[in-house]
Amino acid sequence: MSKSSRATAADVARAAGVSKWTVTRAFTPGASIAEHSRERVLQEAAKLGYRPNLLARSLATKTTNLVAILVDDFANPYKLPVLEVLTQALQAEQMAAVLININQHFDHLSAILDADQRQVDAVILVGTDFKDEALNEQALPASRPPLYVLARESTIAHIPAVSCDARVSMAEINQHLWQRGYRRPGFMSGPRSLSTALGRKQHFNTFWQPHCGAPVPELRAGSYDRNAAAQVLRAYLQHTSAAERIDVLMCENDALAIGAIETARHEFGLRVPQDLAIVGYDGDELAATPSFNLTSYRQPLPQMVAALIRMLKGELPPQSLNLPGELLIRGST
Amino acid sequence: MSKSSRATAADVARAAGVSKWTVTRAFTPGASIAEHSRERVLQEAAKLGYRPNLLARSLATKTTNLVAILVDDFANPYKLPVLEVLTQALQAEQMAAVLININQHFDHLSAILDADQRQVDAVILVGTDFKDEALNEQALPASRPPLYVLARESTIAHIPAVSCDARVSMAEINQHLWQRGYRRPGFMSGPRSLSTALGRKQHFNTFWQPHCGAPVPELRAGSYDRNAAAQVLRAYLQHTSAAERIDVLMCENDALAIGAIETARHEFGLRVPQDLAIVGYDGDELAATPSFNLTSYRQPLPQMVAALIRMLKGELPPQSLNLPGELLIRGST
DNA sequence: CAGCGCTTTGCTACCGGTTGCAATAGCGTT
DNA sequence: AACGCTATTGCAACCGGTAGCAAAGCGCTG
Repeated sequence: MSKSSRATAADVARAAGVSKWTVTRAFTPGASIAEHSRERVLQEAAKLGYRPNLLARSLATKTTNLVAILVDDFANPYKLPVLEVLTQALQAEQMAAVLININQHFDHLSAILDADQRQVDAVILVGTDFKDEALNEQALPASRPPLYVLARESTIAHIPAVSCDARVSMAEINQHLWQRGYRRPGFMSGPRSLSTALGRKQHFNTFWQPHCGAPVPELRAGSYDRNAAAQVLRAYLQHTSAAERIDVLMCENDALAIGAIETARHEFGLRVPQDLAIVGYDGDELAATPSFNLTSYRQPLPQMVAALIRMLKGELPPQSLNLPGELLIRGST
Repeated sequence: MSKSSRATAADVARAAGVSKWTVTRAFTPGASIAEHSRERVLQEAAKLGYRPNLLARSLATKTTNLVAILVDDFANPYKLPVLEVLTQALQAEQMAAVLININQHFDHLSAILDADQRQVDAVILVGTDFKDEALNEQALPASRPPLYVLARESTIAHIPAVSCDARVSMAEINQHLWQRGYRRPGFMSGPRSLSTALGRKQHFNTFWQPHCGAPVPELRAGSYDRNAAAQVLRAYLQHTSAAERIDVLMCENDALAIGAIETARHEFGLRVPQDLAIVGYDGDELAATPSFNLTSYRQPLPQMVAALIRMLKGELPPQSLNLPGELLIRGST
């Protein structure tokens, strides 16, 4: 072993007086090796500071234990708990996450190709605003790593999506709002991806449209960003007289809802919920603070991630899942 | 080429009628190769969907273009913009980030050893609460990947830290507070790591102690968490009569400041800044919203990350840097 | 003490690239 | 036509492991 570079299996083998294959076996759980030579190897390995080179191992085994996580939405604070839960769960399985930032310089396709070149075992799209057709394209290499979608529905048949059950959750929210006496609802939507259109908004409208007569007003923020929410609500309130306004605003997620509360309260002096009730979605911890006190719906993040991991490990066939969360009734409704 | 697995350089070579080394050259910028055979190779590669296997390349070149990012503080929303800027900058240099979650199950040492086994080119500690002695230990392998600290100072001589200049920034903040007429300051501290002790708190105290006579009261939150901030401020306000209270609270970062504002305002009915002024640190975008309207100090994140990247690329000798940011005066003072 | 079966060990080949050198080709000279 | 020079290409060896098989070791039986 040269001093400059790190010890290899061959170095340890020499020191322990065995062949390098025996060294490999000492580090392979369940391999056929005599207890005494195992100990001898581990002892020498510790002495030399040897730890198997995972790159070399991955090259030989064709599995890296690396998962690419694609995120395009760093303005949404809810991404943080998602990343926390996801990385922790992956690490518990000896895997690691490569965090890839999707933005105008680096689109989904580039990211997937790049991750593919790095031989990741899977790619997880974390609630990103992808255009479904972009992932349906032939541009994707045939042998690309398996794709999964987390915290968003997918309309692409062959891509499993694990998310919070939009039908059940929106039913709970709708029932709550109805009971509270709200009758003039509005919906604030985020990115205009196809997959979203089929989700929360649809279930919301399906319930209210018959009760309202008219179509439910939609406020399009265009992204999951507080400022975008502020902007679109500002425009709405400026152009709508108090008498004609909605009495409750369902926001596609908490980031939008927080932006909406800020604007309603500080720019228009509206009281929440008396003048305008607001509902979010995600169960972001920030929304629970007294300043916002936002009624929201908690996504079952641990369960969602656990299910996804089981699919990665092959313990569960890849499939789309819709898991139930929990309605969090707070002061904003 | 078998259909099941992806094309290799040898497959492309066969198709193009050259040797596999020529294929490698076609993908190596600046390699010695005839233009016509280069085109021929690229054409066949496109046809077969060949892209070089970065794992194999890394094994041979001993550089992975992977950087491990260690984060222990997912409760702090400011981590999100940090991750955003960092990943984008890395990706612009063809590198990628492995996000590693430090928690009670996975400490710094394990993370560094794990990253080392994956042969990352560097490890970046993103403002994590490490105990300096933990990284000074002999436990670290001699040939570990180079360590860097971002957005936190380091007292470890051989580990470069790129951060916001605490001396300059605190001087600006202190001057501002003095001019506004505050005379009874308090300081809320986060994790009790050594490195922090030398930073913001010290510069704050050095200024105020002489003016106050008594030592500056310290409220120890113990972590960068809104709830921890709420708890420690609650305890302080409960046990301190209005006459004896501080008139301005300097918080070690924005997450703490937001927790403090919430508690002061909603639990004790204090007006901010009339009854208690509050200052944060980081320049988190959330703190700018009307609800908080927090005076803070913006870290020069893009510059910090740019400098760090230059060190990674060897364009700049590894060194600790303290860069100036910008005081953001808002309504909380 | 040969024969048998099971555990343990060593070996060849391979994963998919890169490195550095040697061989070859192409072209202009004399 | 032979020669020399340079641009290009091919090759053996290597990066640090793993898979799967063959050989060796060992204890026991008959």
